[in-house]
Amino acid sequence: MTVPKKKGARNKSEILGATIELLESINYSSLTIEAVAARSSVGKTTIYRWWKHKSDLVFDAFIAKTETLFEFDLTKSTYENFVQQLLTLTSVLKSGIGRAVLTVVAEEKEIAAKFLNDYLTPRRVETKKILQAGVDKGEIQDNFDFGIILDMLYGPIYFKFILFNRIPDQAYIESLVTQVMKGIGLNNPLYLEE
Amino acid sequence: MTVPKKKGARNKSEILGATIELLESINYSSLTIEAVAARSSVGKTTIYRWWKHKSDLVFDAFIAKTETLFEFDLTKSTYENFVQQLLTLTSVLKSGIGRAVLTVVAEEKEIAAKFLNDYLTPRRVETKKILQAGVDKGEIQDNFDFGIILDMLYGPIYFKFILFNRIPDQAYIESLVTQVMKGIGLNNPLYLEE
Amino acid sequence: MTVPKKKGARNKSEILGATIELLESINYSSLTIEAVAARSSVGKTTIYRWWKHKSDLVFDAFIAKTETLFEFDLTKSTYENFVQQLLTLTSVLKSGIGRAVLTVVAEEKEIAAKFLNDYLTPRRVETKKILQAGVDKGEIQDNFDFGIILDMLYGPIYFKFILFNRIPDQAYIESLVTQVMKGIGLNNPLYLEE
Amino acid sequence: MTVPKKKGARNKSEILGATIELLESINYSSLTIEAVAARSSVGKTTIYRWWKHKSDLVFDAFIAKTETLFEFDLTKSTYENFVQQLLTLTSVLKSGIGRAVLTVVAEEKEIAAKFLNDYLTPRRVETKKILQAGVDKGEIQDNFDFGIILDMLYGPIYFKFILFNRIPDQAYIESLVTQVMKGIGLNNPLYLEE
DNA sequence: TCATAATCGAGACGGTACGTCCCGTCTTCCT
DNA sequence: AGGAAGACGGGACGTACCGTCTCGATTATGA
Repeated sequence: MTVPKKKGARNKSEILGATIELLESINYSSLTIEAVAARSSVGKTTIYRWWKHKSDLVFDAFIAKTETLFEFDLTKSTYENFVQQLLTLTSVLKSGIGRAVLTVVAEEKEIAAKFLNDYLTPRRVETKKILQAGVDKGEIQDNFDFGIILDMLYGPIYFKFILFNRIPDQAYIESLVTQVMKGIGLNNPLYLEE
Repeated sequence: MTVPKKKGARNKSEILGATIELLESINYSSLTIEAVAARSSVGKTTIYRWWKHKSDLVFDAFIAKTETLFEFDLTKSTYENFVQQLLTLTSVLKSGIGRAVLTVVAEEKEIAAKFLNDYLTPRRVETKKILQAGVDKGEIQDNFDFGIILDMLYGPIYFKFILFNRIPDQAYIESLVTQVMKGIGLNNPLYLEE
Repeated sequence: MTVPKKKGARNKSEILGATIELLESINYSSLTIEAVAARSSVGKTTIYRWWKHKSDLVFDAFIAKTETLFEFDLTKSTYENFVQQLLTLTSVLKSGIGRAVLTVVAEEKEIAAKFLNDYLTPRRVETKKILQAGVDKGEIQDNFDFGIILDMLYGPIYFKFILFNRIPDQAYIESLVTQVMKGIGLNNPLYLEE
Repeated sequence: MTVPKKKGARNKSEILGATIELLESINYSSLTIEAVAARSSVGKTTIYRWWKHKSDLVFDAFIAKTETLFEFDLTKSTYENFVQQLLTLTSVLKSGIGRAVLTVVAEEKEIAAKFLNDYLTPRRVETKKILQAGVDKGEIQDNFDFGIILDMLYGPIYFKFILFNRIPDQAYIESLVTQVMKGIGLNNPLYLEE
């Protein structure tokens, strides 16, 4: 049973929905507040009441769309978890709102900071647990910088997407994770010798 | 003796210069053609004669600024060459025009394609030579995907810059290159020493 | 003993008061219902309950302010009564609400009609009694159009006020009344000769 | 042969024309700059480039409409000239732009001052010549205040128009002029005949 | 050497969206 | 239950730039 929302909340989610929909067909800078207002049958004032800038609106729309994604399963192997995470990431990036939020983040440092704190860092904390679990299970070494490993995993995905305009496919992701794990895995010949 | 440029060429470089200067203090979307025209003492018409969109102008300004960078030295080690390359990259990103061009690339697929073809791919071809030289010198293995290795090197730099708003420092870069090379290195002295 | 007003009536006069006060410092078109509501500590709804338009509100405020003025004294001479009436008129016009109501009247025919019926005509009826008393006392002739004489007395006052932005002073008023009476007085040489 | 106007001037007169036309069917405060722009097929910017406020635009439109009116003929009698002048005035007031400009003048002191200096005073100077000619021809006395006489002639017209919403007809005007001249006339045939 | 054309700056132009103000209505919550 | 408080859809405001378009003034050449 859906709890009936108040007017305010209902409007808010309609506005975010309209934003997401519009961004499927146009890019961020072509998105106008007036179009969002029209599509969500709302006055411009209502939008400006809650979001000071277009970038805030887009950011919130992104959060609304992605808030339930990116869970992981500690019973699976480190490798499988990473592959799963990166696949989920590509599905997010694929959407119009995904590209839009990256555009904003690339341009506005304030939004970048918000994106980092509200979105990236919490997920990064969780993701480190995958690594830690891997260490605990004896799958991987423990003498490396977690941060750099994560950057080596996530960086290439964003890199391919933004600069190559290419959504990495499963094969790429598997190769990437494999390659990264070569550098930290216990089965790395380099270390097995030690 | 400086070769006297024709009016057209002189104007063109003044416009590109003005664009670069303006982007040091404002961001891409705040950059207006009118401001560029005013700062370079040129009519708007003159700018539109050569560049159809603001994004083209910014892209050309970026190319103008970076065309002489990114050479490398085959006599140095693979490791040193990569560190050098990534350091040069960070110095480019640091500038206003660097961030601006990334903003455009993140948003406009056409510019992203142009950036890829005119800028990234040529450099990538060159960079692969570093890897190949490393293989030839016996520093690294030869059974891996060059593309993924490059993504693991460059991806994290762009990733840190765009999403974390942080220019990686030398220490980070050295750790990164070291970590990547762990995945592809032979038991060469550099790594065996660890 | 002051009769305690009901809530409604108390609110009503506070709203009219706020309207009058605001119009001392701003002009009619800058007056907003929201400002009136704020100043009289009342919800906008309450104002709209009683007045359909801003113009109605201003009109009522004007009536409230002027309802006790403009009495005259039949024991004085015709001349003195007219001078007194015109002086009173100038004091009304001088106030912000005075100018405001004229603005409305100049623009909205409905308000002009209301102003005529509820305000001007009753006073005009009274004023004609001054003229009639003058005739009865033998001060002035009886063969003229009362309407035109009143227009010649009042018209110039409004005319000076609206078009010249000047409040006629006592000297002007005395000259005016004198000049008008020349045309109807028994002491008019033109008629004495008859 | 009509001299071809430049773009600027052509636009300007189209805008003034659109303003006049719109004011025939709506009142001043309902007139929007956007509607004027739309009707004259012009961008809002173009209107704002030349007129800072709506009131300035309306004032200029009024001037444009009336600049050729109000000439008089010294060979005719004082009486005839005045009747003619007042009839012309009523025809101006009758139009939408006439009422609109009075609305503005009633509300905005700056426009009132401009109206006075640019429009009323020049005409008043001319009109005084009618009076002076009357004195010279021996039709009227010379011992009165010209200003008050003019106020007694023009005031009632504006007064009737603004407050009674009534355009004085020829009969009214003739009565008015007759009555005013009674106060200043010599025993000339025109009046002795009565 | 000069007229004749090409080029360019300046900025007016029609237009779109901005972010704000206030309208008049509607909803919520407190007294 | 009534009213203040204020959210709401809406319309116009006045502004900033867009990309196009005249318009002279300035070059710059080739007759």
